[in-house]
Amino acid sequence: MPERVKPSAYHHGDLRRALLAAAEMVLAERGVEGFTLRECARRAGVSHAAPAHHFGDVTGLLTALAALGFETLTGAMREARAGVEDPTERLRSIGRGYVTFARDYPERFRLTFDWHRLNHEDPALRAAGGAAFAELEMAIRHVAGLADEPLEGELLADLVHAWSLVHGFSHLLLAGQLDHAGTGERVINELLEGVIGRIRVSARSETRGRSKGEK
Amino acid sequence: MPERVKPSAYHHGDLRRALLAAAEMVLAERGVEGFTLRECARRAGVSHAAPAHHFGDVTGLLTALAALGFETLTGAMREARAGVEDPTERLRSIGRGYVTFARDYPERFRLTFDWHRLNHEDPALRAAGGAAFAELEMAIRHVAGLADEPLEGELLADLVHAWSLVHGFSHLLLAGQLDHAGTGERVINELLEGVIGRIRVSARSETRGRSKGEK
DNA sequence: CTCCTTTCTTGACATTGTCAAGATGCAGGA
DNA sequence: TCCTGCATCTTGACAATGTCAAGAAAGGAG
Repeated sequence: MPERVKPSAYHHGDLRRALLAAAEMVLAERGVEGFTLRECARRAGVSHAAPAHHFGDVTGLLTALAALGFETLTGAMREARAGVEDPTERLRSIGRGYVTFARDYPERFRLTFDWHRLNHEDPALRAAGGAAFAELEMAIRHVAGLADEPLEGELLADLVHAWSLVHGFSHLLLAGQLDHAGTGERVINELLEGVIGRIRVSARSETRGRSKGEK
Repeated sequence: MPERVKPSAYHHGDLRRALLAAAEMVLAERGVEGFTLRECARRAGVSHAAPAHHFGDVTGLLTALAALGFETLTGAMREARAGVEDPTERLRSIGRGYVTFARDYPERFRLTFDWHRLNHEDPALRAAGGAAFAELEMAIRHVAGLADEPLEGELLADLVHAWSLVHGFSHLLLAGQLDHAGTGERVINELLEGVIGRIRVSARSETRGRSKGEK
């Protein structure tokens, strides 16, 4: 059990960060189901009631953790699309980044979409979730050549299609539903490429459609 | 609080079924997160330790509940495809049935895919899950005209694509991610049709491909 | 009728989340 | 430098939970 880094029992100095670090460990090891506030407090070296000052309750801590999870997701998508110029390939790279995040941090992935446990009014969660969503939205708009139109109609349909695909694939993978006899990493990667390869955007700006005849 | 239907406190007679019925209510009202064994026992009118004899522990009860959930899912898919002859339309109808199940029974849906809480060795869960999976598999094979080939390659890719789509859509819907200002039932239905409309099967039997020229 | 098995009840224990009271430390102002 | 108010923690308590053990009661077979 790690010792308290500061001698002051009544003023840690950076307890919020220490609790978040402990919380990430507990989440990674035990999943959302096994996550407890007291275990986080133990690992941070404080009493069971100390987290309340910083997070309110267990929902507050999980919400903060989910915001961090969204930030990691955004980072994974940005890293995946780095250096990719073709709009459709960029969108597909972002899709791969999404699934990579789910595979690399399965418990974070599950937490970020565990609707019932989180406080959706939380500004940090909203901002982080919005940023992740914006990555996907910008990529779709880039392919469609529709930077300013409202997100509706075919554009929205394209986004929901792409998001459903990568989200569904991630979720089925984590739920063990893609595991079959002989299903190894290679088969999973092939299945992923099969799914990513079907990401399409049908919405188009009229200018792009006419001048290039890309119909 | 319902009274015990039989006077014998030490022999209910049909406690397993009564506990499952109570469990369905608790799950529907409180979700997986708020589900407790003691609350199920209370509603069934027995002591807190009575469920142990029938289910072992809370995982056992949730596993039995998940098996029922898969049965409901299978029923929803079968009902959705009833009377639909065209293979591709039948597959799409099954996809709609999948999403309908998620919308009608959100907590059951979430439970059936809550990997960490369930006992995957349970024969009833395996059978029920297998039957649900078989509905999707048979529909894909029907479109492809591939009744006997091993489930691999393009056939498997088609299945994973279709499943990822409907599963991802369901999950995003339940996670509140498709909720935006003005997003009502009609928009959700349009988005669903947009997703369902993109379900395609590219695997084909050679006989079908050649004799009919359906490429 | 007896005995064994099944099916429950009661009680206990450890752990959890949350709340309240109070102790301690920090920082700002006089 | 001292005082005061606020922030930040500790300690303790309570209710609820899951699980286990011991034992009571009911059913069924011989």
